[in-house]
Amino acid sequence: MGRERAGTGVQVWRSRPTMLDVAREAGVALKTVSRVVNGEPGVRPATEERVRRAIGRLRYRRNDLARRLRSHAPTATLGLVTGDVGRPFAAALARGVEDAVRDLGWLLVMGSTDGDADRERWLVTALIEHQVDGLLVAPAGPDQRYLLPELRRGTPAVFLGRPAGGLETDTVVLDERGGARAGVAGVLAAGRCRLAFVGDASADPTAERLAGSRDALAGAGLEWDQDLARLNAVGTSAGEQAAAALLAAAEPPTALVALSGTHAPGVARALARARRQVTLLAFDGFDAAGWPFPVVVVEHDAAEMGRRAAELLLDRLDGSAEPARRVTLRPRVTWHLPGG
Amino acid sequence: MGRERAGTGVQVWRSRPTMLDVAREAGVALKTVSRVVNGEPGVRPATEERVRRAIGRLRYRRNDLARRLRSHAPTATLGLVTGDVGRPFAAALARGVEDAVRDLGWLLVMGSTDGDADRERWLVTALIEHQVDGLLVAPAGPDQRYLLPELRRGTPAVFLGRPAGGLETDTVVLDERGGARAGVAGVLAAGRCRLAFVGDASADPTAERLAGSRDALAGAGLEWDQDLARLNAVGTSAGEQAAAALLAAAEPPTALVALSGTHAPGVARALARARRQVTLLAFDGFDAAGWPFPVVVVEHDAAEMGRRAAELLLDRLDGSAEPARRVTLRPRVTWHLPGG
DNA sequence: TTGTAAGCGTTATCAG
DNA sequence: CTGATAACGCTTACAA
Repeated sequence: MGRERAGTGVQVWRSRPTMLDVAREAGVALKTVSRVVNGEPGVRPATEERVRRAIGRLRYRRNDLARRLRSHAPTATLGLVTGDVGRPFAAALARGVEDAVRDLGWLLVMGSTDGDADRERWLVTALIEHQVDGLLVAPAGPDQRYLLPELRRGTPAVFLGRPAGGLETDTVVLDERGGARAGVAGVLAAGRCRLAFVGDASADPTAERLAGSRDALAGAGLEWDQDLARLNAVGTSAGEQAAAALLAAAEPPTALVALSGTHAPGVARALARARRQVTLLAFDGFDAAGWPFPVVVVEHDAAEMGRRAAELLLDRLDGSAEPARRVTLRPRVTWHLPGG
Repeated sequence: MGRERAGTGVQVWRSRPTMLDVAREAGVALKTVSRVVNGEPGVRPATEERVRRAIGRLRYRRNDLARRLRSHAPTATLGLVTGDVGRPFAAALARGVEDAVRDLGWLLVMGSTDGDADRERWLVTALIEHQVDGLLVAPAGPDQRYLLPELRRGTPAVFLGRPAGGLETDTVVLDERGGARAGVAGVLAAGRCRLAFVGDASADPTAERLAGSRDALAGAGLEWDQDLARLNAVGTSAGEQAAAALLAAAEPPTALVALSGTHAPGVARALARARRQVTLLAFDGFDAAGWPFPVVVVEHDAAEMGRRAAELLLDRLDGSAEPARRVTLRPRVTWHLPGG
């Protein structure tokens, strides 16, 4: 059964051979094949050898579907839902998750939401139907209560970036406020006291970064100067224009803070064109190499985020029943000096 | 069955409810539940309603494993094996694959080889045991004949970056030689005739890029000048030093070609420090923004690569039996002028 | 319109 | 040590 010849004379299998095929080929019972395949004890070496030969001849491969259906074994897969797998941050995050489960022999199933709450829900549902053992979700929508029954049934979920809406789950978040605070404090400590800010106050982590910046300013005894803030720049080139205007002022800033990844390249370009030794403070994902002025980058380690999240998930799969935990990741502050 | 109470009084399911549970809850036969779940016709609206209510009460979710085991339905998953999911090129590629199968409702299972042939084989085997419907593989090892039985059994594979060793399969490759030819020809056309090369001849696509460069030089009637080539620079800083040396020569080049992504940042730094209006030609993955000299980037569209590969795979899954096809992707040449 | 029975390929149970 | 038989949760085929 399962084998036939194609017209060309090349042997082709219609369907994969099963344990029963192997058992017949080897002249043993099905269960003996199962024992050999799973490395269970209690098979005479000679018998095992016969079975192995039959497996080789038939090129048998165990059907995981059937195995898991019967044994209730975990699928050894984790589901990862992020905004866009193609973005470097998400990619590094995925890599971190992979590293965390690699030695266990687990695999990663992934999907992108593109910020669409419906797609998020579709993905999560599809992953659950695929029987993933756990979920890592960077939420797109505001409400994740649809996950509640799954959580209760024992499929754990860890949230990334921000907590689940309406749900108590383990969460790994980035400390945007603390990062901005540290970055700005560093710039101030380096003697640059006149800081200007470019960003879009309506975009997501901007408010936190602004708050952190003000913390640092206050800590240094400095006042917030509204004239040095351009917080309604939408898009990269708007950021560039805002930065250029700030630099052209009578009392130009000694440091510029680009509050988002969208604005940073524009601000940097404005600075490069102005040929001014003004320090640039930028956040995640800014390529600091090669600029002719000092650049301070505040960035999170995406791979670590993935690793930590995976560890929380594995801990739940090990049966941990603690209350929902929150891990806050502190960013790294790096200085890049021109010509360095 | 399957339900019990935890100590806290919160209702918890030990195992997921099955169609049988739903059938009992609704007072119908199991098959009727199956009909409702799968949208099969021939169920009276009132009955369907009863079943739906039971499904809602029990929060029933169909077990895909069991369904596919019995029906031999495809798993609606593709396996993707690349060198490192965390690298931007691989990430964009994954995104391209996702886009190609998204409307079909398919998912992506991924793994990184880190260039290790054993890991590649382990991943491919694991993916096959997970019953993925098709494989996309950027090969790490030199020999993929181990895949032959799977291909014969009807799990198609498409190779990425280079063809499978010892196997005839569909393949999507990048035209490194043509890309270099086009890039160098562009630089020459812009009037820069003295080109220097920095790279590591033993690294992978360097030979092809070098060949393309020589094509372009020959096409313009120029001779290859060995004095302008530094082809044994290992690592970024070695590239930086080599570039600095070239720029310090008596007759410095008017354009510098960084033959790999490793070398490009170093060469760019050397150029920036030399404050010279020398054109830089770089390849995939170089961030061209902000440099104070002209940058030409020759780059492939990773997402398109993924999309094309996925299309080839889907075509095979539709039953196509043509001989192995090869798709060659032409790169894009982009100019970035300083202050632009 | 609804239900019954068999079976997918494996593992679990228990008997020889 | 080895094997028969039931069961996993579902779909297929067929009956009522």
